[in-house]
Amino acid sequence: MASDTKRRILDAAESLMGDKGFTSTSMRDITTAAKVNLASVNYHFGSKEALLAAVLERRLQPINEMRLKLLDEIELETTDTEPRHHKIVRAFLSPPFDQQQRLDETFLRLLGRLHSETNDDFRQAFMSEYELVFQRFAVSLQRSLPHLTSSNLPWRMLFMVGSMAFTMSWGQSMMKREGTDIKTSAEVLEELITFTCAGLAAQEVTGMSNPLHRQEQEAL
Amino acid sequence: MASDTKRRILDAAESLMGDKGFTSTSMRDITTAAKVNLASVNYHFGSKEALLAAVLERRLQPINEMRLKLLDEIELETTDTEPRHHKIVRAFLSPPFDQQQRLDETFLRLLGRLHSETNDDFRQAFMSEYELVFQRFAVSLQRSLPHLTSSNLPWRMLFMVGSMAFTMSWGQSMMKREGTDIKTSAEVLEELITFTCAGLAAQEVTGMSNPLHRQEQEAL
DNA sequence: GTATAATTAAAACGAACGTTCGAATTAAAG
DNA sequence: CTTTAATTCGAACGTTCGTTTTAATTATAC
Repeated sequence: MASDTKRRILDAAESLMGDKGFTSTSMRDITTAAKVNLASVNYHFGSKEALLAAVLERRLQPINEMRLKLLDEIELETTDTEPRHHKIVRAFLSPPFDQQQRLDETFLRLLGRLHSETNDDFRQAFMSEYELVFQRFAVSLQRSLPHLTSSNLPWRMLFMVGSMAFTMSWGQSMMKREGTDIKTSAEVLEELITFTCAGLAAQEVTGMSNPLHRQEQEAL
Repeated sequence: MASDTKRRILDAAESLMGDKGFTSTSMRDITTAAKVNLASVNYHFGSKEALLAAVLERRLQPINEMRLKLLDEIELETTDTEPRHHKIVRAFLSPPFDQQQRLDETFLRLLGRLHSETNDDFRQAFMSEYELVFQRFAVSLQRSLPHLTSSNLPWRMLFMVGSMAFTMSWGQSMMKREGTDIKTSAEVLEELITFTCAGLAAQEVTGMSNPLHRQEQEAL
């Protein structure tokens, strides 16, 4: 019954930080919700920031492992039943929404929020393990979509992550709206994959109203 | 020289909140950077939250007005030189990146951050004016993309906003990376429009690996 | 059993927070 | 000029924050 305290703290922190954000969640909020003593967070984790790191690692590591495992499997396949980049996108997007991960909605919201965190130290820590995953998927996608260039592929992947993160933040609010037919996260995931695949594979537009094709554009 | 103080406070608040977030930015941070007295924020704006509202309104109102103006113009056009939904998407996405708005990078980061804010009161306030814009663009997009349904259109628009917000948060970091060819926000905007248009217009996928087509899926 | 380590508990620490208040100063109006 | 309103200023308010400390309690080893 020793580290039951640690798990209770992690659960409470994940839930509260997902609701209110990191800085707006106090240690007293967490320890009260977890029904543990205030000092036990510092005893078990060292600091509030270290607690957040622990919350993230518990969830993010299995997700990123699953992503890489799925990508490995795809790259071993010799025959394709559907466009390969569809499979790659699915390998990247599905793990966070996979309920096998016992991933409840509060963590998704926390994750979505963290994706917009711009504190440099924080971004560095959050991205350290993410970077490897991002890089491997970039290589794989580049092979499947040869018309993409090294200058636009990173941006399109950024857009993909943005759509995903936003869905994490807002998905629950959307699903609760009246008149919404899509009610399960699996259905949302399919929509997200459809959207992302089309966006990634898109050919450059050469429409008349594109200002870059009308004049040299000076910009920010 | 009266309300020079107000402007200086707004500028400092916008910059600092964009960097560190709302709760992590103190009134003392703001008043120090703005070189005004600590009490002047409460004197001129009433509270810290009201200050944030003022920061938002100053920027967001012109942006949303521009969006609606551009949409009005599109809907009056009778001939189309490019797919209509391309124009609509451009009308939505371009105003925040338009430097005519004197929109510096710090506000973009703040805006991107706020899009992930899940505090209910906050989300309500932020969305109140946004909702109207969102609704009008939904109607217009539905007309241009009749194969979309009332169940998936809102989700795809969510994905669009997510890509946009994420670009606001991360665009500056991305552009500073070595080896990136895309260096102006106008170019990023074009990439974002290309990606979003393709995603919005995408046909449903019926691939074999789509688990929804293999079995009934139980989900979160 | 006793000794030793690990954990929980209660209380307090100094620092930082948003806000308020009365006096001092500046601007506007007569 | 004098009077009045608007603004700026320094200082303090009470609260909450993350963390630390010391003692009590519980689990583990011998």
